[in-house]
Amino acid sequence: MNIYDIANAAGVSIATVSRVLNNGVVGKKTYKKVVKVMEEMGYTPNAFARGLGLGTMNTVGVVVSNIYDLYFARAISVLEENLRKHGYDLILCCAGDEKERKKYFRLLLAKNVDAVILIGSRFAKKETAQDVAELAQKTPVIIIGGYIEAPGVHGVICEDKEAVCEAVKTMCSKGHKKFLYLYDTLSPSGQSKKKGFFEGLAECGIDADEKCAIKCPRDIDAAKAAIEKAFASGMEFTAVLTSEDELAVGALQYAAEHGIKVPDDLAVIGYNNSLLSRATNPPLSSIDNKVDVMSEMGVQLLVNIFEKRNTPGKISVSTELVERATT
Amino acid sequence: MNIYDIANAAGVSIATVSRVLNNGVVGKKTYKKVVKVMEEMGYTPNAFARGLGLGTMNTVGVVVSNIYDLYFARAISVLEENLRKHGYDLILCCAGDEKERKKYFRLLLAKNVDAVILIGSRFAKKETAQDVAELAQKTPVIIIGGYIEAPGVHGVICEDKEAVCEAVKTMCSKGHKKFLYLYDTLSPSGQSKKKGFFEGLAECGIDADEKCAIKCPRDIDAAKAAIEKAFASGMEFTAVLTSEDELAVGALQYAAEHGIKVPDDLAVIGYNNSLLSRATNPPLSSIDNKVDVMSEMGVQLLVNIFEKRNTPGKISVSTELVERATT
DNA sequence: TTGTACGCGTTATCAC
DNA sequence: GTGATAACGCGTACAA
Repeated sequence: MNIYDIANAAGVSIATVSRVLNNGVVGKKTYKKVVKVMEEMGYTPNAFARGLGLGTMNTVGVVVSNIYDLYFARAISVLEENLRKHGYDLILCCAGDEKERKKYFRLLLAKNVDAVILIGSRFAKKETAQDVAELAQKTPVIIIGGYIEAPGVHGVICEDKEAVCEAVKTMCSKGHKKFLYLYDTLSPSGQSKKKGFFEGLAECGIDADEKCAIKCPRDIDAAKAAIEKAFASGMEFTAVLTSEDELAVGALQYAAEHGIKVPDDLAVIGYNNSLLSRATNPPLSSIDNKVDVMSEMGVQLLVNIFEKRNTPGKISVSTELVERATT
Repeated sequence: MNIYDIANAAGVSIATVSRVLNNGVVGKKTYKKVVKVMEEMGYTPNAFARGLGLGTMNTVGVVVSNIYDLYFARAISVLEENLRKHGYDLILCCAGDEKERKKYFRLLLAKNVDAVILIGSRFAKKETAQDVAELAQKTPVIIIGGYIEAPGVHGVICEDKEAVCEAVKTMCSKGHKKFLYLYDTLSPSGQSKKKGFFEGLAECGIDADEKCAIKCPRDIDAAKAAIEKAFASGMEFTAVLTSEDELAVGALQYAAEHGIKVPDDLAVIGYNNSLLSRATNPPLSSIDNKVDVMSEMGVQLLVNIFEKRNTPGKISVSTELVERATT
């Protein structure tokens, strides 16, 4: 069943049916008749033909490294909800390894998506910004959690540096003098966090030794091992900050296994304020970087772009330290 | 740039270009020439026109209640990977409230998706099976974690009942005699789990009191409160099984706060073997219901259907009890 | 206010 | 092995 059938049944032309469908100017009587016929026959316009005519199927591609990361899952959830609110579908791409991402860019472009949303600051690395810039020449690009200065690229970032810096200062004001920072990646946001850590130390007048920042894989056990090694090497610290809740969980587990009292002997602050932060014992204090707000703003940027309104290249969202029982 | 431009530039007809694109029979020389022209001009076929001609854009709709549930996120991740492997894109629908799902079914049908995958046994409730059955009349439907007997509906289920039953028996063989079961929902799989709990008790010759199964919202604090209430009401139990890892986390937190030793005084088994099970202290024993295998099998079913091969209506996947430090 | 006619890019069918 | 042409279903100038 197509638009011709409806036109015939309603005794009008296909143009009129089309106008009814697309809120064009139609006589009231004709409008009602056509609507009635469409309902009776259970007519749905063919999406492909519609896409061909309009040059869009109202679809947005979303690229993320992986989705069973709670942080990204939350982002996608909010993106989906908000995109749908504006009538857009979401095509999901789990890119995994970064080297694969160009393949997904091509895939999405071939599908004629209306825009591409990239989740994670890893998409904002300077070394590989070229891919994203190229993509942005062909379709609007929004980065959630990062930004690249290039035509067509828009970004929503959060104040990672300030967040960690503030957290350090908060702990310092509680009497902590020896800090350890555990991080998993030096993605752009990872760098900001680390920088914030040392800035915090500096502002508190604490000697900033590079050894206070330890890199380890994003894994609970790996974090546990890193803490163990730090203690074994003679380091002293009473407060641990991490770039990820998972790493903080490792720290907590180490403390529990070695009878270190949290938060009295060791304070711990995670990052992301994920579900994990409420699952640990004691519940983990964590920096909430407001991924849901970032995602919401991202869609807002996109809608602005679609409506050809003036759109800022970069938006910044502030964070919040959620204190639970580990500080 | 369209297929005509390529045809002109290569000095052939559009039919030949099309054949080159679709691995049709083309002379070797002509083939090379056309490919070269396409590469030089950077030609990509228009996806909408292609969809119009073929009646498909190789897209599968996936409906899930929410995605920041670790369990569902894992499912989606595996689905995406496997669908893509077979050349299909995934349109994500987070349906949230169940009442909304019909809207998403319509949306996906309007987009002419090649199939719809439903994640979660909530889509297999008898009371609302009608919606799904109707959907299946228009497009193939795969349910991950559930099954409905209706034309066009296929399901991958896991042996929830057997899993919980076995878990009870395992604990019984370790000397436990008093059990508590904490559950959040009586979705079809929720019912199976509960049934398995009581079957396990029966097989161990333990009196099955309905009060041993307590319902509570899916929330860590709610679970903690439920355990507290159970103890307060004079119930005795040395082993807690839950329908969800989150509930088990609540039990662990209650134990920690009240000096109850795990697993000596209280054994705890969760369900789903999610990331949470490794984040708790002590790490949580949990039943792995193999959501990744189920998802993989789901895509396999779909591929079978697309290739018009004979396809079973229902597939069953076995589970595994992953013992960590709470048993 | 309504209708006609054409274009969109592709594939399938036939004829050569 | 290749070419011409008719669908596919809809949107939209333009004409009436």
